[in-house]
Amino acid sequence: MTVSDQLKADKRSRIVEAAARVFASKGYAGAVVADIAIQAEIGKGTIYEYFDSKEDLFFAVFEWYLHRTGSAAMVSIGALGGSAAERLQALSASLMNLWDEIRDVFALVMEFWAASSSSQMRQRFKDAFRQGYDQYRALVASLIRDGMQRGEFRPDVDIESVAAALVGTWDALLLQAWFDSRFDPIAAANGFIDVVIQGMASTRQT
Amino acid sequence: MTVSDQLKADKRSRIVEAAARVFASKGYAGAVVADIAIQAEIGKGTIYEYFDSKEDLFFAVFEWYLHRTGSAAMVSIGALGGSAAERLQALSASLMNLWDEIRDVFALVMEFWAASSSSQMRQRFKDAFRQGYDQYRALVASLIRDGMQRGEFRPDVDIESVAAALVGTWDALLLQAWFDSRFDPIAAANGFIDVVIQGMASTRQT
Amino acid sequence: MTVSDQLKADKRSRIVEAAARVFASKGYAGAVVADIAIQAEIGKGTIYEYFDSKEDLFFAVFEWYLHRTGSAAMVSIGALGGSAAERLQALSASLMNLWDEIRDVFALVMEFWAASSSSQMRQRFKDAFRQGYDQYRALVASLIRDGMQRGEFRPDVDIESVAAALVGTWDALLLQAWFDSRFDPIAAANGFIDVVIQGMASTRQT
Amino acid sequence: MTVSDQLKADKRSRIVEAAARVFASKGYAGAVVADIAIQAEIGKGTIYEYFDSKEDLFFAVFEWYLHRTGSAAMVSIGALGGSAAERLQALSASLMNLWDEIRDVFALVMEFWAASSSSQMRQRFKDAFRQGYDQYRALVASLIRDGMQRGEFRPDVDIESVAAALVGTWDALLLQAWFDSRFDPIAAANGFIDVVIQGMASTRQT
DNA sequence: TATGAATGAGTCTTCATTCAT
DNA sequence: CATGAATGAAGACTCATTCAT
Repeated sequence: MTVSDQLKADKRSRIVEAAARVFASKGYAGAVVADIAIQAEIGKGTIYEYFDSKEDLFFAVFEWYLHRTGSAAMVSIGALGGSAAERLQALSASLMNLWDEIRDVFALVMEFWAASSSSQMRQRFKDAFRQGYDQYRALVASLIRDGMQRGEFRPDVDIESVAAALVGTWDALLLQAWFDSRFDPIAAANGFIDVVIQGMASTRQT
Repeated sequence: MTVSDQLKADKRSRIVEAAARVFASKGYAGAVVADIAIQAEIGKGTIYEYFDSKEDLFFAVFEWYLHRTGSAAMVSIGALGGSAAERLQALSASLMNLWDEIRDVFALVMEFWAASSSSQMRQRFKDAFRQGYDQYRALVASLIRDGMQRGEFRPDVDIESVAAALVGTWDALLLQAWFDSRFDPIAAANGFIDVVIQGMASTRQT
Repeated sequence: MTVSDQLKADKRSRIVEAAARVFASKGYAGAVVADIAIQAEIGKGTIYEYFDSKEDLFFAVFEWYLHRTGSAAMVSIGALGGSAAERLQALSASLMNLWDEIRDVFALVMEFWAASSSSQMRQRFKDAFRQGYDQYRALVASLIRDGMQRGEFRPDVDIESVAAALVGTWDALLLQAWFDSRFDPIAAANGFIDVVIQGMASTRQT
Repeated sequence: MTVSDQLKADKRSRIVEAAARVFASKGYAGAVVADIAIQAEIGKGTIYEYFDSKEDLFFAVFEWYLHRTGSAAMVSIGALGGSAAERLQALSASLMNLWDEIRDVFALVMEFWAASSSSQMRQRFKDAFRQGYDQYRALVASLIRDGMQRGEFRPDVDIESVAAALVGTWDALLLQAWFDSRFDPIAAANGFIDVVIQGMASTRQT
């Protein structure tokens, strides 16, 4: 049982990863299920043993992607000790450091975004994104709030706004990197996070 | 001639605007040329008198969109006097104020992003986006540089990074608004731009 | 307009007749839309300009068949003068005479019957059949009733039963002819209708 | 061995009966082998231990059906004494009385008929049907011939025609009952057989 | 012997594009 | 110029059948 379950799970992820590659390079609509099967080195029909439809598979890729990047990011946060500012910097850095790892599947993110607008899968993705952003913003907000309670940050900072904006900034820097290979999102994030921290800092900061 | 050219241009933009609506609601792949023709109240074949292909039409919609939003944004900048900080705030505000106007075609942006990854139209869109972001960043950078020269902003601010990040932030706040109708991008941008300005400000700012 | 409507109707019936041939020889499930297109000498996609689906086309064939046979049969009845017995004989004969004409599409009838049981198209066909049989039985019943009123037939004959049975008999004789090419439905119908008429006749018949 | 053979036969008929249900409700083409396996509460592969193909299984269902109904009908005949007329009436009644029992698998009959036209299984079914009808007609014919020899029926009755027609009528009355649940095949058969008997009767009948 | 995971041939259907009118 | 009927390439999906366990 366990063995076969293991096999099944293995094959499932083989398919998901193959699909991720194909969706990333051709887009959702451009991807051909048969190609995914070839990439996964299985029969075309087998895909339908694991997923109800192409759309379903795409959503599975979405979840795979969330898990993959989400866990990478989260790890770096829990581990941290220092000041709120340091932790923000660390978070920023670790997110941007994902870039190299993510680069070749970043196209997926745009496909996910697009999927949230094409009426077919709209709600499913839109809901997931909303929830994801909610969590993300909440995480950053709590980091800032923490810094505020420690006296690192000024009390009049609009926490929610800053959290939302920072989350967005990280997303968008990767997007710019996607469009321009000469653009360095890590450097940009570093330079920027310092300004933001400075902007939130209690007056007596140097 | 001029009259007929005028007619031609009119019909062309009728098609583009109809296409924008359809692409926005169905996505590029989901949009059906015949639907666009119906929306534009013309014959299906007529579209091919004005555009070589569906892809071509999509690119025309892209250009139409850039023009539409770009001009709206740019206007607000040129007109401005005041301090660099004020101008940044004004820029931020005017961009976010586009939201209500853009909302119903914002799905297009995600389609454009996605198009920049589907190998078919990839380069065309990718190039356009790179160029667009370059200009955008340059604009913001020049604003900051200006503020630096006036002594408003500290000289050690990493101009390019902040410019890139701000441009990204605005994009991404709209994205979050797209996913969550309760999210207010205007408020978030306002709260955030203040922090950023504060962060760049020469020490003696209050 | 009229010309193009004419063309359209022509093409539609070209398709229906091609479909009738293919459905008759392969059965509904075994028929391939592409084959029908080839038979009709049109492009595969063209079929979908005229019919929403294979099922729809099949139903159109059904209607075509009903019309084709129905009208042939009805004609022979209206024209008749003689006694009720003569008219029954004539009806019987004219129905059976359809056999040669119908023979090569009779397989269709069985497909229609089967369609009335496969849950997919069930109701549509079942309703049509019920209605068709209702009309048929009513027709025969009125013929018998007429004979009864003229005093040709005994008053204690169960009109509805005889009508239903006769209608069924004709159907079933063709069915037997279908299974056995040596079986002569015309002769059988002739021999039988005489017995039935005899059985309904007022006692003083010779 | 005997025990295992018994088991084997049991499982075989479990499959056949499950198949009968599924074929009856979905039609031959619409039936899915996997569904049959589920109905039979066995593994999908097991079916292929007992039957070479779906078609084979379908034919087995056909034989099962013939056996099931055939034996039921035949029984009632052999047992009879009485006059030829009485025996015809009894046969008619017993066939029609099968209706309630058959009703829910009657769809199968239409599938069998249809199968005799789809080129794939055509001959196999067609032959079986021809043979079945031959036997049936012979049975009825012998009944009539018997009555003729006893002097019950007139000598000029066309035995073969009446036999064929009667056999057909019974079939067709069930068909009409299938299409219209309000139609009572038993009543119709009763009313009709009397007329037919009357029609064959020697003149001196009351 | 029984099983069900794997397979790929086979089909319906869609839709961008063409072109005769 | 404008049109929309015709087209066929392309692709998601189904399912009978096989075969390793």
